[in-house]
Amino acid sequence: MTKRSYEQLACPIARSLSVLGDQWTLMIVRDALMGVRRFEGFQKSLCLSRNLLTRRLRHLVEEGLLTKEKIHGSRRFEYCPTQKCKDLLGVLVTFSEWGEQWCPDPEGPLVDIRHTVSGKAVGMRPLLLENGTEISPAEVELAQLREKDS
Amino acid sequence: MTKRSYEQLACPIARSLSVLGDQWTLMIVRDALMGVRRFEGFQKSLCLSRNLLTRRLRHLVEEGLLTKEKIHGSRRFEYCPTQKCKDLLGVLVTFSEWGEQWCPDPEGPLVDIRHTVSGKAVGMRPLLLENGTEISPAEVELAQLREKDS
DNA sequence: AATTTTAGTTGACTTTGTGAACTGATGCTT
DNA sequence: AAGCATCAGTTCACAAAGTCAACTAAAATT
Repeated sequence: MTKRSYEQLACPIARSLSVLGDQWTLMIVRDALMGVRRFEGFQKSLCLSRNLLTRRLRHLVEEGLLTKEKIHGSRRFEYCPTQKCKDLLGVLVTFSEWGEQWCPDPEGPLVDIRHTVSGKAVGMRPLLLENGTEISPAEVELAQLREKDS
Repeated sequence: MTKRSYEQLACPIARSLSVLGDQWTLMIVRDALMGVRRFEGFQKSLCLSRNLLTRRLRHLVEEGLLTKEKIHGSRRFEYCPTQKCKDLLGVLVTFSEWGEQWCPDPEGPLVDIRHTVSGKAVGMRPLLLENGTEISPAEVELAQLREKDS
């Protein structure tokens, strides 16, 4: 991915987006977390151009979100999500919830996020970190702590 | 923003990304939620080209994330976040947490997300929707419910 | 051994983004 | 009221990134 002008800024949202903020990267991550492992699998699922997929997969490997590993008993390889990639589940859950609420599809959801043990649907809720009490999003505020460098 | 090939797909993550998934849109949303309201404010904060900012703001207004409103007692106007935009707070919180964990900045965070009542830091935690019990992200799975149209 | 599948690469073309200069209002100062 | 600064864009030349289709070569299948 291109170097972004905000890449070295001290904002964690900006830093995340400098890694993940292009057209396809989060879709590739979504597919990887759904079990897609190979080049043709991503290409058929997403219908993006093959040379761009090559670049995006390379980028995700460089950023440590995927590993390129030999498939057991074969000389081919597969792309496996790392913990860094799996930790994007929360991002995907919040995107999914927002999409369900604000861009609903009459046919209902295609992707479903469930607890493997109980089989129940999973959602995200903001919490106070210290004691775990749930609070209202309306009571939450984003603030800038200090001036940016440039 | 460009029409994306996955735009009408039945996945809520894909639909969200078709609205939000370009280089700058979520950064503009972040700024809007931090209180930036005017063209020059966004431009100085983000250092993106002015004609692109024009397009992105127009896009966000068309998508119902911002409104363009006259400033009281002036003939100038400002861009105000709608509820649809404010509901992206959860997305920004999860991006922020991921960025803090996986792309840490030695100088510490620039953006801070706090509960206005208690002043405490806010985080996101996956929950079982029905009873509110907290579960481990490792126990969560993404699944495709049905085949895509194309 | 021949065919198909996989995982790319290559190159022409199109789209999108950048940077700097320009415009024409509005608002501020004296 | 005149002059200058700020605001919110637009315009244009250029650079970067994405798309599409065809091609390649190795691996797997029949």
